[in-house]
Amino acid sequence: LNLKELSQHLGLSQTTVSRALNGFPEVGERTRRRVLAAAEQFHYRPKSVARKLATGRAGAIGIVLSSNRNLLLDPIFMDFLAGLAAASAQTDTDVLVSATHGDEAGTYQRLARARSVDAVVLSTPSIEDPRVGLLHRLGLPVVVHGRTTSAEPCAFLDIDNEGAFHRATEMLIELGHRRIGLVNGDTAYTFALHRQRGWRAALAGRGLPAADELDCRGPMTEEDGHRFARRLLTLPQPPTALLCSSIFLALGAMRAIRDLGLAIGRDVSIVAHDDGLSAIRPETLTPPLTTTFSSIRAAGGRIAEIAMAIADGADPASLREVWAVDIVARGSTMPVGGSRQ
Amino acid sequence: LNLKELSQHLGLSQTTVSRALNGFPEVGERTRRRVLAAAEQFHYRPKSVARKLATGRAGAIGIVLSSNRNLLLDPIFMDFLAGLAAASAQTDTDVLVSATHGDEAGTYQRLARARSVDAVVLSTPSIEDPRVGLLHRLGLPVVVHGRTTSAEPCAFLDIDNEGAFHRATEMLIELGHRRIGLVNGDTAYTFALHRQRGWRAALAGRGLPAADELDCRGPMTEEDGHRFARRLLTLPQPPTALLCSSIFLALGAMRAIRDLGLAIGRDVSIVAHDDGLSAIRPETLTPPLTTTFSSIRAAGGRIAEIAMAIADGADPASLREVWAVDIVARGSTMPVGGSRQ
DNA sequence: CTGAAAGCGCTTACAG
DNA sequence: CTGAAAGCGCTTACAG
Repeated sequence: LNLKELSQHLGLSQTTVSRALNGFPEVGERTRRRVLAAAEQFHYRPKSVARKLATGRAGAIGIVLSSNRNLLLDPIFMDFLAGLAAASAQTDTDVLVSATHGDEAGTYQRLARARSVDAVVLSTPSIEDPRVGLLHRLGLPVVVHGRTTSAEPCAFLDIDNEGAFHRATEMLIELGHRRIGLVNGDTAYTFALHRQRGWRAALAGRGLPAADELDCRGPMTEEDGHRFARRLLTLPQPPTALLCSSIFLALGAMRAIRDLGLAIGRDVSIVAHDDGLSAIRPETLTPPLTTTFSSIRAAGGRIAEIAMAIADGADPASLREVWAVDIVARGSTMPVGGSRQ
Repeated sequence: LNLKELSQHLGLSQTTVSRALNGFPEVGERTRRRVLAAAEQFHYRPKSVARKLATGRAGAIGIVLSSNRNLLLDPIFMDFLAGLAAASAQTDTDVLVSATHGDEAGTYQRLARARSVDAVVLSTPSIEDPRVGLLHRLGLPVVVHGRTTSAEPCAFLDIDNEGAFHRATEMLIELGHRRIGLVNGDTAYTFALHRQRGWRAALAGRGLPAADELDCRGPMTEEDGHRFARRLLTLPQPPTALLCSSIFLALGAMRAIRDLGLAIGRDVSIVAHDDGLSAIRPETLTPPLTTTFSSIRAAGGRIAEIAMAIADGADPASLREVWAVDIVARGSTMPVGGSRQ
C-alpha cells in the first residue's frame, strides 16, 4: 500500500494525508483522525527510501568496522553498538554498519558520495586522527567516541580516562602501594594516553617515579594481559599493584598472578577499567575486581543522539561531553603487604 | 554532482550514462570509456537512495539486536557482525542494525513495511522460532544463523553442533573419563539442544548414563560457568571432565576448578566450544584449552552471501548449509587420573 | 484547512 | 547503439 492508494481510499489528496501523518498543525482535527485510523487499519508506513529521497536525508548514521583497528572488533564494541542502535530507533534512524579490509578512507568516500548516511561515528580515535579531517573534507558530519586533536572542531563524547586512572592510582597509593604497574592499550590511542597521564600525574603528585619498566602498552587481549603482568611481576623490583585498561587485560593479569603462585589482592592488588559488559562482570570474579566503571552502552546511546543532532545541523562545538567515571572498590585491592584490616 | 549534470557535461542522455555506469552491454565501447573516465574524474556516485527507489530494492540486509535475547549481545556476536558487514560490502549492500527493547515483532514489522531491508538474518534461533513465521507473513526473506523448525522452508547456515559435542565427548571417553559434565546454554536454543544431544548420544553409545545432575544449562557468562562448574565439582560423585558451550563459560569453569584447589587437566579435563574470538584465544590460556572450533566470523560472511541471494529471489530450500566443526586437542584434556603419559 | 503539481535522482521499458 | 519520457513513492513550496 502506498500513499497514493491510501489517499484515494480516503478521498483526500496525497498532500493532506502526508501532512496528517507527519503531524503538521494545519490539518483539521477530524481529518487527521480519519487519516491516522486508516493508516493504522491498513498498516500503512511510508517507504523509507522514498521519504529519504524526497527529504534529502539518509536517515541513517554510519559506523565502519576496520579489521586493522582491532580495537573495534573488541567484544566491548558490541555493547556500544547496542546502545547506539537502541537510541537511533527512537527517532526512526537506521544504523549502517560497514566493514573494511584496509581501505577505511575509501569506505568513508563511498558513504559520503552515495549519501548513505547523515553522520558518522568514529571510535577509538588516535591522538591526531586523520579520519576527522577526511570526513570533514567529504562533508560528512562526525561525532567522535573519545577525543582527538583536529583542525576542525568536532563533536565528541568521551569519558574522563585521565581522572579515572588518576584517582585509581591515588587510591592504591593510599593503600600503601609504591610501585604500581600500568597494563594499558596502545598509547597511539587517546584513551590509552589519557590513562597513562592520569597514572603518571598521580604518582608524580606523591613524589613517586613512574618508571618506564612499569608502563606496559599494547593490544588488549587476555593473552597480552597475561604477558604484561608476567613481565612486571618477574621484575627485580616487581610492582605490588596493577592497573589494567580492560577487563580482558585484567583477566590475563589475574591468571599471571596465580601462575606465579601469588594471591590476587593479598600479594598483588589489581584494578581494571570496566565497560560494563554483560558477559563478564567484575563483581562476580574471584576475588571481586575493583574497577573504574563507565557503561559503554550508555555512551553508545548518547552518541547516537549527538550524531542525529549534528546531522540536523547542530553546532559540533556545542556537542562535547566528558563523562565522569566511578571507582568501585572490591576485594582485588588491599593494603600493601596483605591483610585487609 | 548528479546524473543529470554528469550527462550534460558529457553531452549524452541520462539513459546512456546510467547504462554505461551499470555495465550494460549495448553501450558503445568508446562511449563507455568516456563515461567511466568522467565519473572517475568528478567522483560521481549514484545516490544510493535514488537508485533504491528506482529499482525497488532496499540494498540492505537487516539484523535486530534484542536486549532480552541476551545471547545476541554476547561479545561473540561482534565477530559475526564483522563477517557479515565485510561480505556485504563486496556487493554494495548495507547492513542495517536495529535494536529493540522487548518488541522484536514490532521492529520486524517496521522494517518490512518501510521496506528498509531486502532480507533479514536471524541469530541464535530457538527450536521452533516464531520469528520465522512472522517474517514469512511480512514477506521478508530470512536466513537463519543456526537451525529452527518451521512450517516455511527457510535458508540457514549452521554448524554441526551435535557432531562436535558427540566427538568431543567420545574423545573424553577414550581418555578414560566416565562422568562428563555438560555446561551448556539454554536448551530452548537449537544450538544448545544439539550439543546436549551430541553429548547424550556419545555417552549412550558407550553404555554410559547421561545423568541429569551432570547436565547444566543457562546463560553463558563467565559467572554462570563458575556457578555450574562449582555445583558439578562438589557433587558426591563429581565429573572428571567438563564440556563447555562457550569460551566464557569455560573461563568461569576454570576459575571454579582452581577455587576448589584442583588442577585443570590433571584433576579435571575441560573442553570448550570456541567461536574464534580475537580477544580470548584458547591456545594461550593456562593450560591451553582443548576446543571444538568454528569461526563465527566466517559464518557471518557466508550468511551475508545467502541473505543477498534470497533477497534476489533464490530458492531458500537450496540455501542450507551445515558446517563441520574441528576438534583441537590441547593441554586442558588428559587421561583420567592425571598424567599425560 | 486542502489540493495540484513539481521535484528528489535514479532506472528502464519503449521507440528509433 | 542512443534518447525522450515515465515511473519509483514520498515531501513541500505555492496557490486558493
